[in-house]
Amino acid sequence: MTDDPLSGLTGSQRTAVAHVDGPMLVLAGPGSGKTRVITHRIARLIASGVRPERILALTFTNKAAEEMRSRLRGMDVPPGALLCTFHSLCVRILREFAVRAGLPSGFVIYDQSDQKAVLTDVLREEKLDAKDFPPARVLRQISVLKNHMLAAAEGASRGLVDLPPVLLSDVSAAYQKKLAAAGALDFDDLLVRTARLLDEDAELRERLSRRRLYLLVDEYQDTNACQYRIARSLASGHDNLFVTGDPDQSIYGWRGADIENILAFERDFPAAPVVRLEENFRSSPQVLRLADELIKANARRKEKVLIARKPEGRAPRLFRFLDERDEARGTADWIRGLHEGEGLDYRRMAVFYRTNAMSRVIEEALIQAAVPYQIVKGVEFFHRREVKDALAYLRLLLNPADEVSLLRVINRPARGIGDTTVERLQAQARSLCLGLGDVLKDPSGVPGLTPAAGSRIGKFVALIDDLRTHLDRPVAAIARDVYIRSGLKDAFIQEKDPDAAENVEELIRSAAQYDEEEAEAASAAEGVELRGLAGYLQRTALISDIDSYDEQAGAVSLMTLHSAKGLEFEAVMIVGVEEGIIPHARSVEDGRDLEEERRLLFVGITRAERFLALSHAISRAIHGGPRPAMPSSFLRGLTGLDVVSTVPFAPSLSEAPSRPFRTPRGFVPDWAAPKAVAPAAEPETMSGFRIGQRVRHPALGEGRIEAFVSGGTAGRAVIQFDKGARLIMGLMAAKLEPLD
DNA sequence: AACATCTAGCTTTTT
DNA sequence: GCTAGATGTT
Repeated sequence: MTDDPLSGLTGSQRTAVAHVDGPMLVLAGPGSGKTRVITHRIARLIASGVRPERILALTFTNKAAEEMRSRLRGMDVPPGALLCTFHSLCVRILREFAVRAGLPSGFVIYDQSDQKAVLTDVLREEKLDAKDFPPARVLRQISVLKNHMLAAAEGASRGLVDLPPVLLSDVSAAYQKKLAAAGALDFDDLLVRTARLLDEDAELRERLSRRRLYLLVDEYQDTNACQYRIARSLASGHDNLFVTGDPDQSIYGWRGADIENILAFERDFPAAPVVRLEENFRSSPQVLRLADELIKANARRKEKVLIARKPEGRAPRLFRFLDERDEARGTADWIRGLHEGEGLDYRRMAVFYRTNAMSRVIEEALIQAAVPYQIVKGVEFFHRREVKDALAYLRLLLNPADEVSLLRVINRPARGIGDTTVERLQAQARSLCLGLGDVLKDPSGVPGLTPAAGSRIGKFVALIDDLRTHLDRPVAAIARDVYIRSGLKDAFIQEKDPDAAENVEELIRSAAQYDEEEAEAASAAEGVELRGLAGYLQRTALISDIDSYDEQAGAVSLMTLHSAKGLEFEAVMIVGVEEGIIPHARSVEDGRDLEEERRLLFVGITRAERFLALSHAISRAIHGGPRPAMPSSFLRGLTGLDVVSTVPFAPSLSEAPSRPFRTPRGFVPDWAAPKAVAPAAEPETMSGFRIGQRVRHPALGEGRIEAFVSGGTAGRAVIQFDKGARLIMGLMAAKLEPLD
């Protein structure tokens, strides 16, 4: 090691880095060199004689862990310290001590869509109508309970869940039973089971806490009840718990993260010194002033000043646009302007938005403007239908008990085993208390099953058995075999779906890359690492959005505000700073923490080094149609914004609502009307309406249909209303009533 | 009984 | 603007 880990640090950074034994809390404002403090402290511990194997640093994303690893490498620190995410640590522990945890050692990890498949099945069996109990909502509540480690009744009395507790706990139990039968854990289970294991098994707790004598936890403000308990358990006995975080950047409350964990650290560890990192080496004073003004409105925080160490910059801008397309165009212009005028590299610029759905228009505008971009959304790929299908085959090969995967592939591509047949098989499995796989192997006794269906099932079982014979080969070889012999490849050719084919081939390439990495790492193998197919599947399950972010890509980055945490860019544009978006309408309705929404904007703003722009539009298409939009209430009272308006009649900033503003359903004022009108060569009639017909709209009154617009899946009409508005609106969504 | 087409309903954020 | 279920067709 060449560098002294203490050189080139500020006073408070130095205090943190030099800390050795006992607990410590580092309150690190944005851009204050937190990652640097963590890596330098690890380097220093090792330099002072601590064995690297005794150090464990926990992060929330693989990206953050990788970043720290590479910095340590750059400092020539000897390897051996474990830097990983909470989730992957849990997987390691649960695999190593599977027996004690009461788990099959080869357990699989179910993602959201797998969970939904299981739950839909449960709801059907319990005869609960999916209309009254939307699977997504039920899952959400099950997840909330797990993350708080509470039973349904307790959760309900604390107002965390609103489904009937008895029902919730029944459904939840049935859901867990199914997971167990499939040898599967969901994301939350990884944490819950580990926390519980460490709680209950004192011997193991002691063993593990002695194995890693120095524990560091990053983003401590985002820990939930499970993670908190895991951290406490792992630090038990030595209390060498070094946590870093910033209450102002806590944005995962909805995932069970409890800001109290960091706010109350000093109560948990009265002896713990607290270090504040308040010097900001990232952003211009203008950016910081804005961030500070914004976050001051929050009550639940630890007062912290942001001291700018960067030179003066430009005033942050506030753009106001007519609608989301104007906004996207304006965003592209702004980015090009900075690239061409200021010579900024595209890779140093980013666009943030609240919801993923908002990325599409921006993407289109950037294509139009010939600006290279990358959307940071890694999981997307692994969630594509065709990719999930291929993965389901692989999972089924490895784990015959995995019914979610079995049901997914049994008729994909179509092989004549339809819903009715599958239902009969499931009924048989239930009545004999067997797994679906067992019934499949011998379907002769299934009532109502036709011989033709029986033989198709036989062929399917033979296919799977055959594919299962050489699972010790390279993963890419197995995947390629599956792709071809399952018939997926031919199906894509027949359906003329080259995108699907390309995606599965990409999956095979990713498997090949995994094979290669594994071959390289063969010597450095640690006992608990899964290898081969199982290892590959585990990795694909734990991948996150931000993991796909490539700073070398030479392209503007597009991502959600949540994904933006921990990153920095020279120029940042935050779009859709509107009431209902930031803060999101959903979070307002839920009566949840408005302060968290404000922190989200704070996180976005503080990513910017020199150029920052926010924008809002006065009309935005949500669920298809345009809706009026008001500037976010968070903008009220902010000073120093350079307002650039392209709409003369927009509501002024002081008119921004001070309270949540809800758009009346179906109401569209005329200023929100699209400017362009449909081309003439469109159909004469649509969904029972015809051109020239008079119609009534619940909010806009009477009008006349002028033209139809096709495209997309739902038909839309151009309607001239008597009151003056002229709109393009979805025929179904608008609830139009024909008058003649 | 499987397959093709249509339509209603909905979408926060993610490990 | 999409996708999962519902509906219709072979």
